[in-house]
Amino acid sequence: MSQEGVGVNLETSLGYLLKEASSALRTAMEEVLRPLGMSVTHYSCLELLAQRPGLSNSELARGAFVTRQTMNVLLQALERDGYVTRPAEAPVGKVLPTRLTASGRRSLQKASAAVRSVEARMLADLTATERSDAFRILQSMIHSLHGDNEPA
Amino acid sequence: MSQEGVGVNLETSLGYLLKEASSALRTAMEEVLRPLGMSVTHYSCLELLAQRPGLSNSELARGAFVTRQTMNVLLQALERDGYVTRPAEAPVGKVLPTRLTASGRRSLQKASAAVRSVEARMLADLTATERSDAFRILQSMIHSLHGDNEPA
DNA sequence: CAACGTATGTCAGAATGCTGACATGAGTCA
DNA sequence: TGACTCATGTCAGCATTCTGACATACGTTG
Repeated sequence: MSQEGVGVNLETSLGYLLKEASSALRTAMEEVLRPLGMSVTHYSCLELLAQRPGLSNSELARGAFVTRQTMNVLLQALERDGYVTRPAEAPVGKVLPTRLTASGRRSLQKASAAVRSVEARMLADLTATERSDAFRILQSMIHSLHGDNEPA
Repeated sequence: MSQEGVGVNLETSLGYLLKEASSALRTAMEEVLRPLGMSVTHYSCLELLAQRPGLSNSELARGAFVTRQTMNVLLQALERDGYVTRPAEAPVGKVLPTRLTASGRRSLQKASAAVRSVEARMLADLTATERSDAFRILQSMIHSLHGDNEPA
């Protein structure tokens, strides 16, 4: 298990570290959500709907960082299992606003508490300053990656 | 778009922001690697081998944050296409040390340059201090998520 | 030495997410 | 009005990754 060697910029790469942190977060979330019979995307969808009722399939997809096709499959399962409802007819255009049912809200409560505890554990050793630094830095990274600063 | 926060407030959640940043990074990497006919995991594997020659399948899997089964599938493809080599017999135990071929090294060069440019873009608006802050903070998050501080 | 726990490589099947494609509805512009 | 562009919902097929399982090899412990 020696990792000596050749320059290893994996050890100093912020990109690699970001991926590692994200992977650790996802694994930790999966661990606490599995006993509740819920996947991370599953949870993300319900959480989005709790905070922004009436989101469409495409909006949910963007919020959960998956394609709208993937979200569509998930929504059909959630609808079949009674966690969300969508009108049979679109009130306007083709957009179907989705809402949580009482069952969905109940199911989300436990999951949300579990996820909050994971996030709290992640931030346990960070000061308030470090947390706000992290917030600002991550936002800058996202902004730059999206190319929002290329004017021409 | 009102966000009444009963659960995890997505607008202020560092977990959500971490996922967003990681997603943006992955998308940006996919964009530059696609013209080279290479996926992110594909690239990760080659980069790991370049920096730590002789890694085993399981070690590569841990380094790329996938299961060893997934990495095994990838390695078989890379071996078939002549990018890596593994001995037919394990020198010791069952561990098969993997190495890049000349072709694999060539293929990696372009990909590595492309990925470096993505990482540079991600960090473009950050000062040196912010970068070292990010490094330390991400490491703390990873450490805490892995539960390395729960002694009992 | 024998038993046990752990780590590895690998095969098979299932779950998950993606790309491609199509039809539909809304907005824009001439 | 008609043509064009764009976003949406959805179906189908494919790719990727995962979980489950098994045999094998090493280290430790009795």
